[in-house]
Amino acid sequence: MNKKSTVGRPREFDKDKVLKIIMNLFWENGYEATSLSEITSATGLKKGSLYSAFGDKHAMYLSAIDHYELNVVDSTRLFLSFGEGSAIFRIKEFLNAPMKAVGKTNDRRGCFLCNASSDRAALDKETSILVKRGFKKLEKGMINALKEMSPDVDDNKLAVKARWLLATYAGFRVMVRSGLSTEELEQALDDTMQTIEDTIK
Amino acid sequence: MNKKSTVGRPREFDKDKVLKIIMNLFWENGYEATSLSEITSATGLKKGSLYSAFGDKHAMYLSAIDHYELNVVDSTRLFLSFGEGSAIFRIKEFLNAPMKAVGKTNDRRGCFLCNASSDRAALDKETSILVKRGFKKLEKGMINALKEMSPDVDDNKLAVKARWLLATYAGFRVMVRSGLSTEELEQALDDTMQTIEDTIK
DNA sequence: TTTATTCTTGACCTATCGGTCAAATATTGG
DNA sequence: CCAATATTTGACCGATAGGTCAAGAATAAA
Repeated sequence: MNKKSTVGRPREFDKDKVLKIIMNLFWENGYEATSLSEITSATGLKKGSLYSAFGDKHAMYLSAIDHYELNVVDSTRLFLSFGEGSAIFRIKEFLNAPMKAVGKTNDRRGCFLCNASSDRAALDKETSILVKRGFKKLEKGMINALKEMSPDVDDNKLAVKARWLLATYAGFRVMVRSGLSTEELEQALDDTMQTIEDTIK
Repeated sequence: MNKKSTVGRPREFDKDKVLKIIMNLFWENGYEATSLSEITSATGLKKGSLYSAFGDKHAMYLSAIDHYELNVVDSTRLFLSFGEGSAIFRIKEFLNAPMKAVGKTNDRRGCFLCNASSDRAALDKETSILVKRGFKKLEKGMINALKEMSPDVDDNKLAVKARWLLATYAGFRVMVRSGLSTEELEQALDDTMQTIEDTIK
């Protein structure tokens, strides 16, 4: 996977670290509001280096989503599927992440997939594909957690339930980003969790 | 409210109709991806006219959200609160709107409040305020509908439930915009509705 | 040491961005 | 008709956008 070119001047930066910086810029500000000059100053690289490493701005954006999928979505899916604690605990952790991020580090960036969906997915097929793929992965993780809670319920029903939990998650992310009170949203989360426990058993 | 200036050359366009066009552009494409030249060509007006009528681009955006609040959010709130049909029917109509819009007119714009939240609310306090205000209005409508279903439950509990239904709504909007299958989302909606009926009574 | 290859750098490009303004035009009140 | 006022128009502005490229620098293979 890693192109280890043996010949020519070696790249002087860590592609992955730089991609992380780029991802954070797009995540925070969105596609159009992130300019090349912001990227160059945040990474300390010149345009030429960026372009030869990642391609144009659009390609950088897609790589950023990819990086998010690889470093955030995948581990979230793993946590939901096989993480420590009971399934219901993991689901709650997942749904609480949007509010927790605010409390801990005042991080209101929301979910990059959700942002990209509002931002570019309707205008740009490639973004749409990546966003959908990310959501599907989260859905898989949620299904696994639900299956652990209710092994006898058939898969289709679990998938349906997973989808609305995911919608709840996405909604929390969006509403947090707007600046709504996390306390109120946490109360809503508690109610959601109670509902899950009441209805799935 | 309407400034009926009696003196000077009269404005040759309907401010409200033009604002609707502007709103649709921002709604569809977001803030940064909507350029002044797109606005001029879509409205048929020159920059000077636009600026003297609405102010700069940022002011236009805020006016667009305002227009959305006045023409979409307010009537949605009214429908939820006092519309025809049972409360559960109205809630279902509301939550189904994201998917219905796709089926009817292939409209995947999503909810302007949700888009604005991902797009600008984290960067721009004025947008944040308008978005929050819009969400609060929808919440009020939802509370009214729930109250009709369960008059004995205390207001605080209803508000909490309203909030997670709103999050579900926002999540559906976001996921629809990403291009996810509306069929799957509609199944999720059915499950959500079933859950509401099971838990609120 | 030479050659081929790749990366870095900074100058440079065009297009478009949001925004301004003076002159022309259309209206009302006197 | 004449002033006062407000809108329309098109030319114009500087800044910045994304993107290119030639020359220099650093490496490996021959």
